[in-house]
This record gives sequence, C-alpha cells and structure tokens, in this order.
Amino acid sequence: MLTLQNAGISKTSQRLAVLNILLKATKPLSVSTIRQSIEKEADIDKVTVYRILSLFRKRGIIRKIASAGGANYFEIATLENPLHPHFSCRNCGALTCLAPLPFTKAPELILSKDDYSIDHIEINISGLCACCRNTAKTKTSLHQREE
Amino acid sequence: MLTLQNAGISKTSQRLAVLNILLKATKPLSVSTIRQSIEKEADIDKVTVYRILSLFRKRGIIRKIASAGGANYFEIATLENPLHPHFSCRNCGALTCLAPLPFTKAPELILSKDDYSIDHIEINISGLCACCRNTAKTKTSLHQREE
DNA sequence: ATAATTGTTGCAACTCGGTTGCATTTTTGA
DNA sequence: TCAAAAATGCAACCGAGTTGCAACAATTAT
Ligand SMILES: [Mn+2]
Ligand SMILES: [Mn+2]
Ligand SMILES: [Zn+2]
Ligand SMILES: [Zn+2]
Repeated sequence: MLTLQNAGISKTSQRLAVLNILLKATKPLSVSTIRQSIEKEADIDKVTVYRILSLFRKRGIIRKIASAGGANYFEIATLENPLHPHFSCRNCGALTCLAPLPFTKAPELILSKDDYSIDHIEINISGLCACCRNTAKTKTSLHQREE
Repeated sequence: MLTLQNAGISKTSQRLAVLNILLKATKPLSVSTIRQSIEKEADIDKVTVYRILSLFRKRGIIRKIASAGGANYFEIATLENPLHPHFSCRNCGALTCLAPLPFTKAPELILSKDDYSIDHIEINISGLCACCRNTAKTKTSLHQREE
C-alpha cells in the first residue's frame, strides 16, 4: 500500500492532501485541478504543491505526463498502475488513461545502437473522445478546444 | 517539393523565412529557436510566428511535438518525414528525432472498442543522449537540466 | 487611377504555468 | 528547552502563448 511513510517521505498535512487526491483520481491531474479539489480552508500554496509533486516524483511514486496545452499532468506510479498511453481529446481537452502496452519491447525497437539510455517512454494519443464525437454529430459541440 | 505555393498559402517574406528554417532543421524547433535563427534585421514578431505555425499546421505541412518543459516544438510533416518518436535528453534537454515506427498498427492495439477516434499519436522518450552519458561518466555534466 | 475590401503584420497588454528568494512557521532532536 | 533543519507561504518574477487593435500591404471593384 502506498503511504508517505513507506515512500520515505515525512508526513505533513499538505503532502497527505496531495497524495490522497492523486490516489483517488482516475486520470492524470494538473496542478490547478489538484488545488481546486482541496477544501477552501485547507488551501495549499501553488509553490508548495509544485514542491510536493517534485518530491513525489523524485521518490518515484508519481509520474508526469506532458500535454500540448502547456500544463503538465500527474498520476500515481505504482506496480498496479504501470506506465501507459494517454488519450487527449482534441475537442474538450480531457486527458484519460488507456490500457498499458508492452512498452518493455519499445527500447529494442527504437534503439538501434548505443545512442541513448532510456528511462521514460511516453505515448500520447489525441483525437475525439466518444462523448465529443457523439455530440459533434448532433449539435455543434458544447465545449470547444482550439489546439 | 514543399513550397508555400503548392501548400495553398500566399507568399510573404515572414512565412518564407519560417518555412525555410523548418526545412533546414534536423530536429523539432521551438518558437524561440525559430526566432533566434532569423537575422536581426529581418526579425519577426513572436505573435506572427505563432500565427504562421498555426496556419502551417492547419495546412498539414508541419506537426507539433509536446514537451514536458513548457514549450512546444515544430517540424516539417511530409510523406518523406512521417510521424515518429522523439528523444528528449533528461540532462541537456535536447530533442532529437528517432526512426519512424509502424504507428499504423497502434490504433488497433490501443482501441478495444469504439471509444476514441484517433488523429494523432505521439511517442516521446526521455533519458540520456550519448553525449551527456559520456560526459557524465567522466566529470559531473556540464549543462544540467532539472525537470 | 482611386477607393473599398481583405489579408497580414506588429505592438501592447494580458493570461497561465511554473520558478526563485526570502521570511515565517513547523518539525526534529540534542 | 532550545537550536538546527525542514517545510510552508508570500511576493516577485520568467517564459510560453493569446487577444485586441491599429497600421500596413495586397487585391478587387468602381
Ligand atoms: Mn494514466
Ligand atoms: Mn522529429
Ligand atoms: Zn472530448
Ligand atoms: Zn544530452
């Protein structure tokens, strides 16, 4: 089970709050989303959130997902939640998790020589989520996205 | 051959400059890099560069590559330069192109049902480039990167 | 040729994600 | 209990990217 303790991170209320939000999430979260899902009275400064996420990443308990739209997203990284591709909807911007693929084969596929040492592979897919595709068929979609 | 003309884009000195820079490049370029590789006297406003890149993308002659470090990168998208993974060095931040993979198989692999319609697949790999790995062995590397 | 229209650029101001420095608070531990 | 170390918050800042508008250039119509 993933706790601050067995990740070797000293326990503070802010770190606990951020960890619990990430544990509950079913998709990667941005910093602003993380902060919004914290009670008003327990508000955490954005700098603190960045520092906590940076620490979590150093300890290997979360990973960062890059997105074309500026912000980065974060999700729990455990054995039960291995690295996997993500789907980014062109219309509403929603970022969802896809089923894990055998990334373990990717290094051999990609590395012909000794040119790179790989420590992270990220696959991001974009298009239309089912929801947006359906609404697009009927009306012109509710929530647009540029990109 | 890729020109503004046969891409259906009216010719201006600014668009020509940006296109030529992208055509010469051997790796994806950021907006700031593009602007820096323009002669001082022919300087192009950053807004104009963004508008040009957006237009090029709409015409399908360039593609955008997301990176974890904030900025987006751009490269020519032609039949001779099909979609491919990129390598991002954890140490120096260099972004290089890797050999194309059979992405065409990916949609079937990823989409079990009818949940998404895919129009772009991006694979980003990060680690250490050969250069940085070697220098890291001897000295502590010259140019560091956080991330 | 001239005027009206349209397309393109540049400037200023702004938003947003993320970082840095420093003072203040909290925790640790001798 | 008291000092050192760690963690938080605040303010100020930076860089990427966007928006509105005025100036300018290229077309098109009169
Ligand atoms: Mn995920
Ligand atoms: Mn490339
Ligand atoms: Zn959607
Ligand atoms: Zn490197």
